[in-house]
Amino acid sequence: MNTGLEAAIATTLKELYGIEQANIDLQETRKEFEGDLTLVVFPYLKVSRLSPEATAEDIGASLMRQASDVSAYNVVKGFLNLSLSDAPLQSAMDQMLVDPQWGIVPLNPDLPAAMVEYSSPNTNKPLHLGHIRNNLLGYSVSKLIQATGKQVIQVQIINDRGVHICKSMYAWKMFGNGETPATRGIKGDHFVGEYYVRFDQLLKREVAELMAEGYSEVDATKRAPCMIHVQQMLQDWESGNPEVMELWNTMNAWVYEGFNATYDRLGVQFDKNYFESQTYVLGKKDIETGLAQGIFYRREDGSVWIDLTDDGLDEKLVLRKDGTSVYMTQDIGTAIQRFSDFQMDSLTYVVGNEQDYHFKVLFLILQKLGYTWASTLSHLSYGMVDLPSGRMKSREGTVVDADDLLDEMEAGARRISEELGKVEGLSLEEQSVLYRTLGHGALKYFILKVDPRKRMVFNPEESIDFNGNTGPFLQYTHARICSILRKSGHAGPWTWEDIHLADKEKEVIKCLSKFPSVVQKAAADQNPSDVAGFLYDLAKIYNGFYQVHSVLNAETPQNAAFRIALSRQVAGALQRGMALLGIVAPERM
RNA sequence: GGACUCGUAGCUCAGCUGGAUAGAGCAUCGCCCUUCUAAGGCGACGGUCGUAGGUUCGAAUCCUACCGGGUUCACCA
Repeated sequence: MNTGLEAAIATTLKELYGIEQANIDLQETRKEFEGDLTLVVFPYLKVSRLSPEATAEDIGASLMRQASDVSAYNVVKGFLNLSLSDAPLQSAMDQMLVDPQWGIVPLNPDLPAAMVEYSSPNTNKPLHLGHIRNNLLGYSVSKLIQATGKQVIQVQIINDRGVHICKSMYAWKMFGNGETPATRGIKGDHFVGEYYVRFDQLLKREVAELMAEGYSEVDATKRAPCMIHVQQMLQDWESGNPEVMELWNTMNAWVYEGFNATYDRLGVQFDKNYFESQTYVLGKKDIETGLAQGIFYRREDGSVWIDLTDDGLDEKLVLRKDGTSVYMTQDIGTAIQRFSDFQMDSLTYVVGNEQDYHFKVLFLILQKLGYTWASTLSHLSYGMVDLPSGRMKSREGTVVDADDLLDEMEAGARRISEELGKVEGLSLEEQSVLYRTLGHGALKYFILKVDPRKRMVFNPEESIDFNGNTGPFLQYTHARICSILRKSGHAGPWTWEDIHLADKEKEVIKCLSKFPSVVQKAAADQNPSDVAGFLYDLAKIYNGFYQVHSVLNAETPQNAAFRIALSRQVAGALQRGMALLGIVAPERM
């Protein structure tokens, strides 16, 4: 909205002081001062050889002559406050009115696609609050990238093999007596998770017994009968033992059914699943290639390493001495696989910040291997969700289960809606849709409004709020506008000649006009919290307007028509913005 | 110990490419529904921006040191 103004300022600075490449610090005027935009003039004092006030005065007077958008100015110390005429606001609004998807760049099939990996669950236990943050971030970042016109391929990698998986398999074999999620009447992921816990309890007992016989804890763990069975099971799995494979398939299928139910509730979906049982063999030949190129080196014992000490990192193992692969090997292979599977120009990993080092190393290795796309890899490193007491610990039973939390959110939405008497006239079906919309909206906003990179605290004792800076606040603002629009009937025509913009109206347009740039910046920074913050500001400013100006009973019919149009734009921006966060904007609540 | 990261109101968070008197929400205490949905609006209360230096006309923001939290440095994934 101020690009023309910046050009005018540059011209002025050149004329007055001969500054060629001026650094223009133009910011929004703080609300305690008169004006819309403020130019900080301190940087020009050395050239102007005048006091801050005199310099600001000169620039202001010159701008009044040259820039038609500037209607007035005042000077406070070294700050030149400029008041804008209505023209830039009017043209900003004109732009929104002609574009129903204003703020979102439509899909451009000519642009290369982007890939986003997120979720990445283990198939031995259900999803928890940490996965929820991961899923919401991955989904939202995907939507943000789509809002730049790119196609997005959403993928997850499922950790479906390994010792931890065999543990729940072994426990089920021992204690299951053939029961299934169906016979127990619980979700498959929870069902399998219970057996994982059962195994842990069994292991603890066996370790305790062995330690009583004098073994150290490490030795006891190695010698525990159940661990020996599990190691054997893993070997049987790797050699394709039919019985083990069948059990593995059966139990994983239970888990997937459970995961899919949770994904459905969260509204996330994936275009392709990568399974570790398939990808864990990848990467070995790439290590061989790199070995030939001298990027890796082989030690005497046969293991293969890369020396990253020149890059300030350590030496890293990429292949064990027995030739089997490690986590890094797989990730190298999987990345290469993905770029051959799909035409894409970037790959974003949504993974917790505990793995910062891993990804630093991974990206560096891929770069050294000479892949040009290595520079487009990024790690959206998000902070853990902590409890007030610290980290969630499954052993202490403090993990917040994803399904339980969603249930609680829906129940909370129900309780509040009923208390406020908002459900009259809604069918049971409509009610349950509403509770889901509001409960999930509250949870999603609660998580996404926080800077992803920072760790955040969640207190399960205090339920997530529905008042103040919350999802339901945005939803409420949207619903209230929809109510107005339903009652507005056929608004007549209006033109700018009919309208004298009130301050509150200017504020709304000013805020609204930032929407497209906020979305683009949030996409570039992979930061949904920017969108959340914007939506909150917008809703707050609109509510301030709503409080003092009547839309439907405006002073003139033209004014009413204008305010209806303005309200519709706000509702549209709220709806599209919330959609970027995976939040549904209800039409009534 | 090395590396990375965080420290802002009682609590949860904004602000960080340097700019004016550091902002929200929750909580606490008031006020506003015969007018478009009060899940709303307005006000009060609440801060030596971890500490100490430095750079600068100007520092919550940049630099250094220290203090305090977290993560990570596996032939686990």
